Amino acid sequence: MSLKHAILAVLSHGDRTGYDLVHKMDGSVANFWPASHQQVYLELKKLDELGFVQYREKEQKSRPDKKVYKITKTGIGELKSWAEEPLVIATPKDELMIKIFAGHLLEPKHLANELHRVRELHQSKLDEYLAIEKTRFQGKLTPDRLAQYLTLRRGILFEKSWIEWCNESLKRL
Amino acid sequence: MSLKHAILAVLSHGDRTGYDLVHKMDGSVANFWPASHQQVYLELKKLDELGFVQYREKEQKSRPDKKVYKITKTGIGELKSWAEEPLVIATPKDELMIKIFAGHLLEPKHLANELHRVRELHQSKLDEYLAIEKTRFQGKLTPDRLAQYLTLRRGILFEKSWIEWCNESLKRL
DNA sequence: CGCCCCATGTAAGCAGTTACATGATTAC
DNA sequence: GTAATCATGTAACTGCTTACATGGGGCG
Repeated sequence: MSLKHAILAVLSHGDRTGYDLVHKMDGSVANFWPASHQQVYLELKKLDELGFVQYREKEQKSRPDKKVYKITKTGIGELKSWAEEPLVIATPKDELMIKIFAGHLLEPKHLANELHRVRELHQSKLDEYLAIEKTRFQGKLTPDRLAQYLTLRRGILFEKSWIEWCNESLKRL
Repeated sequence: MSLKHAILAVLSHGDRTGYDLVHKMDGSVANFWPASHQQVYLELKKLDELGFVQYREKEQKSRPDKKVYKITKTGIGELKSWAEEPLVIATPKDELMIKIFAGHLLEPKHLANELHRVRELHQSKLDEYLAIEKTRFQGKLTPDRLAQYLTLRRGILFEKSWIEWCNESLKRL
């Protein structure tokens, strides 16, 4: 399971609340390991029981209290030994490809409209990533920032490959 | 859920046994919706109960008997109306990106070795796809074959984007 | 007055994985 | 003889989704 390790990886870059983990993650883990708030709070609880994280309650006036989570030494150890294991590549699931595979049953026009729409969605995601690259990853990077940048670059190349595929597919239809 | 529809999509291209669905799917659905044999047999059972597929038992000498599944008219209807719904893009889960995100905790050399290894895995997948393209998708294609070809092209562009990412990441490390 | 943001949780159910189970034939 | 291929299933468990639940503050 990887949500546990995704959370530990984020916490290795700095302390966060459950709410932060779910939301403020632009250009970060949310783009390659999405999770609902329910799932995140559940995993934080488990990680706490395992001793991989600790939290301190922080009272706030005019806002609900919150729990700020911090990764422990044991947590860092666990994350490191997990990250060192050789990766087994999992083929990603892709619903659109199933629809395309069934595309011979549909109106070509309907399919083309859908491809246009999907292309625009990927284009705006790409624009978003490029903006982050421009504003937040210029010049020399520390190892910590480089790790984050590499994941952003993956997002950029991924979105580009989608846009390219949409374009060539539209030509072939 | 999509495994049901993945199976229906394959059956819309021709009759198959459960065994076929799990195995002989090179350049097909297995590359974007992998499933274990247990899962496939279970879904076939459910699809049968729903009336979306039918099977005839086929006795074989010197081989175990098998069930050849065929999509029904109701099944085609279900597949079509599902495929016509606008797609909601799901961000794919990617374990490697979590490891990269935690990369600042690892030896740079270890990370580089891992990236080399991953690149080779994607390269061989790409070679496989390119071979299929060359041998099986030359010349003018029927709508049915075109649908299959587009999914293959997606695989090709996907693997290329991985190789490119590995190369640029290795330079940055 | 209603909607969005902040902030955290429980419970039921479904999709998918891992483990267990069987058995004949063919190829080396 | 032993490994791989063909062929189909059940049972237990885990990860994740969907639905339900609460409640104050700020903004228009």
